[in-house]
Amino acid sequence: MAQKPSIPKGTRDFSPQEMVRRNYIFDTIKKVFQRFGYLPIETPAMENLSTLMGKYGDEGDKLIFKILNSGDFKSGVDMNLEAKQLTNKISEKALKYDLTVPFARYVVQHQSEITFPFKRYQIQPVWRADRPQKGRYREFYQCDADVIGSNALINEVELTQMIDDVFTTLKVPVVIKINNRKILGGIAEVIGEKEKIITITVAIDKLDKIGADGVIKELQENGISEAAIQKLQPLIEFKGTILEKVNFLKGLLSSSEIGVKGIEEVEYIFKTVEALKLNTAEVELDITLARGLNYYTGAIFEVKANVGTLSSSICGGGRYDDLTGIFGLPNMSGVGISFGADRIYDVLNEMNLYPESVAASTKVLFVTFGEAEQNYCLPLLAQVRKAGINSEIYPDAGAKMKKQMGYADDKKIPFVCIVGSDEMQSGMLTLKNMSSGEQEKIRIEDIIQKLK
RNA sequence: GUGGCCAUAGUUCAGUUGGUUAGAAUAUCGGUUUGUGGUACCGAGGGUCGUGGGUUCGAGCCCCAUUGGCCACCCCA
Repeated sequence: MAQKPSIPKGTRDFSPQEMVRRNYIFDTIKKVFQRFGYLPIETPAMENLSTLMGKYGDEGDKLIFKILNSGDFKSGVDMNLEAKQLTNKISEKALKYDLTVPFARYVVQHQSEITFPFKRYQIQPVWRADRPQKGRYREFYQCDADVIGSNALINEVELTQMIDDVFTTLKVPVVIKINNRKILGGIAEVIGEKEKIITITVAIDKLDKIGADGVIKELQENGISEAAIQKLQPLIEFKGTILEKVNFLKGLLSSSEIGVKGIEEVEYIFKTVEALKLNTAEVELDITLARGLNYYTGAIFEVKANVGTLSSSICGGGRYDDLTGIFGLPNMSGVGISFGADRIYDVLNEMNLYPESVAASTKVLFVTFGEAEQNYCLPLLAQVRKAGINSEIYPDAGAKMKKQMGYADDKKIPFVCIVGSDEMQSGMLTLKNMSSGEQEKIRIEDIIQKLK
């Protein structure tokens, strides 16, 4: 037997049923993006390697899928070079790792054509050479909405509303966790470890996984002073409402200019969101939230489903004050969010949250007994289709009824129109409702009326 | 990059202390039923047991290697 064909690790095929469900998610997200005034763009699957390298940290660089140069890629190259240097010699393109960096590149490249603030959305696959596991794929879709060229916090508020709108429509209960990089900076400053902000935030981020003791241990191991840890401790253990947290932080960070700024921002966002009222999503101020530290400078968002077994985030985002600076366009502030369509799909699947209408496509199947009947049906079929009704005819003339009915049953087609010699003579077609089993003699015009 | 678990039909799995033609369910196709699907009954096809090596008279089962999958860490959508 020949080797069974397969696809690369961490990638998936999607069946018709899966595609219908995925499109439902994409459509929902797209509609919300458009409702808030975001317009679509697309960028290539591959970027120049130099565009991507160094934007996601050392870990990220390793996870970028590099594309081997075409032709004799080893010509004139010293193959004994270190892996990292060799990569740059034999690869100059790579699959995109996210949508934000290509977007930044797009903005810089097309800056003279763009009116700012620029609100764009982008729904495309990205690739990461990660080791796959639950909710983690090597090829997956991100659905990004970003606004660039505006410092206003109203953007953060609107993004929160968009998250709420999407998950309300999809009927997924979620909690939106919000933090601010400036608060994290303020904390590091206040405890006298300003330089080690990344170490500190990465450790605090693990709080709900390894507990307060674990966090303290990790801080010690990473050379954070005892004095600093002691100052940090009440903060780690603080519990309360958003307002209580804000007030607590105000006291704690009063000596840090950046910290105070961060609290002000967060306070504005929460107060405005609360005044406007969300539909179903919960919001939470989570100072342990530390993500995308390589470029976020202000607000940080993360969304988790309140149902199901998937513990990783299904949406994330934040503000970056200078993402385009690295491509030569400084002082361009942006804020955005990214929905993980594949993880959302997993949650909806697990919870069985698809509306009925997501299943059916074809409304009616013409069932015939031979070529004469088929020929009779073809103009009727055209008529039905012209009326905008999804319909099909069983293509093989003379196939057994059992076969044709089974086809309709399998495709969950709600109606079949049976045409034999009687029907051809009288023009009264037999329309059968597949779920109730009832059938009636009816004219084609009435079928169209009924199914429209 | 580190660690754990697993690998038998398209799919989900059984397979006794190692023993002769590797089973079931489900799916597919056909029949009972040539103008009526979902149910029922009958039948068929489909496997060099992930791959390579070793131990043994004999390996789906034991040993080694390798590849792939799932899960956790790291990181992230």
